[in-house]
Amino acid sequence: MTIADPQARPRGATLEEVAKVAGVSRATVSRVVNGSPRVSGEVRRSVETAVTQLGYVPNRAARSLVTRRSGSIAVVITEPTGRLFSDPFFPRLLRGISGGLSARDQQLILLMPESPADTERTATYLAAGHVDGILLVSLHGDDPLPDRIARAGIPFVVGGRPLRGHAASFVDVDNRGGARSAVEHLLAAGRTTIATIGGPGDMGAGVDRLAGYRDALADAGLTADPSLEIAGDFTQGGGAAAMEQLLAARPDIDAVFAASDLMAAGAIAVLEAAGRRIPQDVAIVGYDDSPVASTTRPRLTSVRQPIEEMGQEMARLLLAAVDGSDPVQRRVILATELVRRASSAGRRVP
Amino acid sequence: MTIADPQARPRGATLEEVAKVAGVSRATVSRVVNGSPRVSGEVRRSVETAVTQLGYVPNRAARSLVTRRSGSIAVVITEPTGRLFSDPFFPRLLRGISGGLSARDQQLILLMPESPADTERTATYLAAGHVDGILLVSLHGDDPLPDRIARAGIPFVVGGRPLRGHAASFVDVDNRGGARSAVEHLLAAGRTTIATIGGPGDMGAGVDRLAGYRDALADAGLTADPSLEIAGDFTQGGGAAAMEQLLAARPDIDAVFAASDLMAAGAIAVLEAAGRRIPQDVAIVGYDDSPVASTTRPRLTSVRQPIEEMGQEMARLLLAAVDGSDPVQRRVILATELVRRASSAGRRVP
DNA sequence: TTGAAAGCGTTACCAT
DNA sequence: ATGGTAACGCTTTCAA
Repeated sequence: MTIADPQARPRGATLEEVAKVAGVSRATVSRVVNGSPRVSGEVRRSVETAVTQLGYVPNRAARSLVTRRSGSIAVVITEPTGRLFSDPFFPRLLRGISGGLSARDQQLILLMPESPADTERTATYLAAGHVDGILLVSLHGDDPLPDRIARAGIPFVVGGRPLRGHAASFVDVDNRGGARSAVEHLLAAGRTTIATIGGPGDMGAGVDRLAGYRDALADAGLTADPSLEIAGDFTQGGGAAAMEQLLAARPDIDAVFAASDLMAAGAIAVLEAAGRRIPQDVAIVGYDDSPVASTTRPRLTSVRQPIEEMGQEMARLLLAAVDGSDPVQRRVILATELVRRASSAGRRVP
Repeated sequence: MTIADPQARPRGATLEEVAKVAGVSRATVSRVVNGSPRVSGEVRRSVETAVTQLGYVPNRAARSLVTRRSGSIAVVITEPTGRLFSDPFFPRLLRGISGGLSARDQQLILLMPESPADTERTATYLAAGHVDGILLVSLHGDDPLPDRIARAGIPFVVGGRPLRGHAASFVDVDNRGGARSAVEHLLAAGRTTIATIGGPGDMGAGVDRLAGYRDALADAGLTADPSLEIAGDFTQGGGAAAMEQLLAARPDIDAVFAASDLMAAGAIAVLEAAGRRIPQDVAIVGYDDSPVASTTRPRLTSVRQPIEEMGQEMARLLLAAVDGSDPVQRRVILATELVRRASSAGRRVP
């Protein structure tokens, strides 16, 4: 008489069964499965035979229960609906993370809290220690997650520089340097009145790209002008709205640096509607080098970022922290590259 | 003297501890936590107090071990690198799935096998019963996963019609109907020589959109012409290459139906380079209504699909199957909608 | 090098 | 309605 199976789902072989087939004890099978050196070659072989014969796969739940390790890594993406839908950033990053994790067969658990209530549940879940480590992506300034999981003592790595000074490890692309190179490029082309459509002020990427813009102007001996700076939300619609405002306030601009390609695309549409020629009247540079950069007319000069590499590096850092082999705070900044296209070509006729 | 903690990670309160604080047995606490009706209101309250006081969160591993349920759902995305990077389809779908799952606090586990070896590992992992159910996305014809997990008896739902007749539940958008409506729209505008750049021949979306294209032609009394049909890979580059071939073979075409917006964007670039005016000389319709549809010049008429809804529906179906409450095969087809823009506007002058 | 046995935190059955 | 207790499958001392 066997105990009723709650869900009557086929259950795989257990350690016990493998042990019986191999004629050894459970402990020995466990050692073989976990690659312990304290097993004789002969016994190891017979156990391995039994394992393949029975198609044995360790039960993760049982293992987790005793090791206190879940074998999984959480990726938390907290993004206001809308951006996730249009931005290729996330699939690329996930691909990188997945690649960085695959060597160690940790499972990737994806959490996408949509509401503050969701975030609360997510925080509880994470703080309860259900994952071995956490990757925080697209963090906004007021997110309670970093504090919560830091207090719970779970290792985590942030993607993008966190704005508030959490003593956390993070991986970022060189937003400031990338923005600077974009604006330097515009200056070198003879542009003098360069506006910027920035990212959200509560995100590292937004703040840093604005700083890079100002850096380049300062180096050229120009002073920052608030009427040339406006914040967007990384979306195409946001870019268009920002461009309308800019144009109304400063009809004399001859160049725009947009902190995302989508915003640049929105700006282009508005500029054309206003009768400005690109790049003759107004030059424009975007950010991300996303696929849209090749579809705009004219094609868009943009700052390319190594997103997959960023994901991979995040995974690497986190695994090191989880292993306890590298408890140190690490900050990794990956270089960007300016891709020149038609939208910023030619020299302006003064 | 306590037993050494393998990772010295803070461990949360256990059922036992809650029981002690509340002055009841473990069994009773378990009942309260799991919402059993067989507890008196008074006891329930005192247990709840103890739970919040101790910040108790159930240990999933322990629970899984006895219930044989993991509390997690896997999403497997098998996509040749390249498409995932540019297609907003995946984030949208994930968002929908995540939303559909959130009501039931199942964890979403994301698997993105990149190589055949990865796929093999993934199959083993899934077949071992580590998840309660599986969502298969972007399946290609030769994928071994459906057979493997069907044999293992794990419930699964496919996103997009599977090509080989797996007796599986699936959710799809009405690719055939969507394509048909796109081509009917072109016919209504007076176009007579309509080419198509299709999707991959090993994917349901590719096959069905081609079928819809042929449906519309047949209804109009036109016969399918192989020289007007060419297969693409859903990418912009693929669309451009396909358009080159089409133009070389049939310089007389006056309309193109592309099975993705990205391919349409590639086609537009090639057409313009060849000196064709859009839509005067050649009208063009895309598929997906993705953000690029608004950035092309002229803006792209396209078929809009309810992707988030598709994800949500997949989650709903899977949860029903996991509960055993709906073991029936279900096929859900979601309607599409044609969004008219400038790329197909105007009537052709004969 | 190998085995016996003690947990890990829960659930669910069987009494009470 | 509540409590005692036997699993669940695995890792890890401790002995041999």
